[in-house]
Amino acid sequence: MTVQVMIADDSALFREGLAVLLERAGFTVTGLAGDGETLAGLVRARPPEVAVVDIRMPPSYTVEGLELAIRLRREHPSVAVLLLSNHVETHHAGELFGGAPHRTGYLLKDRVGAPDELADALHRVAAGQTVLDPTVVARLVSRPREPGPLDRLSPREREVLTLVAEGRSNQGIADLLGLTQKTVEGYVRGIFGKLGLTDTAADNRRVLAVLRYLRG
Amino acid sequence: MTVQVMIADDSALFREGLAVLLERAGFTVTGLAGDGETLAGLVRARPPEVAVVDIRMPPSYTVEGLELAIRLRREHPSVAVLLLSNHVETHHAGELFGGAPHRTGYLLKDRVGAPDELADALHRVAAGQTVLDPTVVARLVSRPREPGPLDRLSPREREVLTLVAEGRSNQGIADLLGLTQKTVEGYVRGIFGKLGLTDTAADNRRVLAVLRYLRG
DNA sequence: TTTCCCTCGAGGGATAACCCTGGGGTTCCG
DNA sequence: CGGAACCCCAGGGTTATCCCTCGAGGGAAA
Repeated sequence: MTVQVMIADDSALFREGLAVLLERAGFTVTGLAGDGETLAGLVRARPPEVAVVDIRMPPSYTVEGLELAIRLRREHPSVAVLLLSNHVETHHAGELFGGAPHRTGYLLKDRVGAPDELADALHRVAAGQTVLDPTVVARLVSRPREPGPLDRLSPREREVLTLVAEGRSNQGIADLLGLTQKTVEGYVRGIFGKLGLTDTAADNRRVLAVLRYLRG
Repeated sequence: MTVQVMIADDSALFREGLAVLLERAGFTVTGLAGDGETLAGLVRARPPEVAVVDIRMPPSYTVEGLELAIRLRREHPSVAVLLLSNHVETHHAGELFGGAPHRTGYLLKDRVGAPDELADALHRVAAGQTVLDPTVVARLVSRPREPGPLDRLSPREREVLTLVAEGRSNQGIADLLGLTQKTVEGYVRGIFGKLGLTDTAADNRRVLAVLRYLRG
């Protein structure tokens, strides 16, 4: 008997192409969706054995697919989920693979060399295994990543830094947060210190802090 | 008789999926390639009627496909070229559509709602027409884009701004450019003026200028 | 409890970053 | 020959951004 599979991907072209490829590989495609909400409805109506889920989808175009995967895992534990993304999204990925990694997979579109590889991965997750791209594994095991200077900031300091990075003045930040300009100055000084920005005549620490913040 | 088509796309999954979709739509897929160079070789050996080319491909992952399209247009004028990209790359696109836009197309993967739309577009470019996504058209006609505030900067001002955006102080910039700190101040003031950054107590103009610069 | 960090504020001071005006020079264009 | 723009500099001023130190209050951990 064939394995039933559903697909969620915002690109109609990719979605349809994938459907045909999987049918050729012996799967039965029982549902196609362009966003997470639609797929959730399809799954609820007729749960397939495995769902292929893209991560970046409408409406948020950020980590919608990851949230959908977590939700499917909770509401329909029998449905295997294979995430298929362009990039590695480690941020919320740990949440998904931390608890029960069974029947779950995460592959990168660019690193799937042939349709057969995907078909094989689908069979494996449907059978209960966990399928991870080596790149994803590397990112997951290296988490929690060694704390960068930005992680050493206190919550309030981080809040101030985001406003600094929006181009606010110290006074403007004070008004927004209901603080004194003096207090904001203190936070800014603390931020510089924790970011390792020593006082030099050649550069502007405020801009440097903004750059560090923007670069992650 | 069926239309012969070749496909270049770095994603094997997308490439293969597209191939089966097109074959279902009545095309004959005579070649698949994962990068531009490979496709150029295939085209040289057995020129198809139309080539579907992704823009971001190895090895540069920038505008390889655009360069390939221009090259195909020159070396094999009889081969229609349909660019299929994720984003609009206006920068070198004008070069392609400026001269002879016949047998050329540019569609966005996300905006192709159904495989039939792509099939239709392929038939049209193979017939000599030009097929452009409305979004692409809008970008092309608005080029040269109305000069943004950044374009009004003088060369020297732009030079100063890039150094400001690297976190340099006025003195540091003066040292690097062999100027006086006073002169740099003058440029910075000019930059603020041209960027329309008026003096307000709520924000830091230097950071705002950096943000504008970074956002292109 | 002691200790530490976070939060918030203050006084007092240094200086970098800004404003203004004015002046030199060049090039290019009408 | 004017303008007009760019490039470069200077004097003299205001203020925001930084420095230092000191302190109060709270919560969390040792």
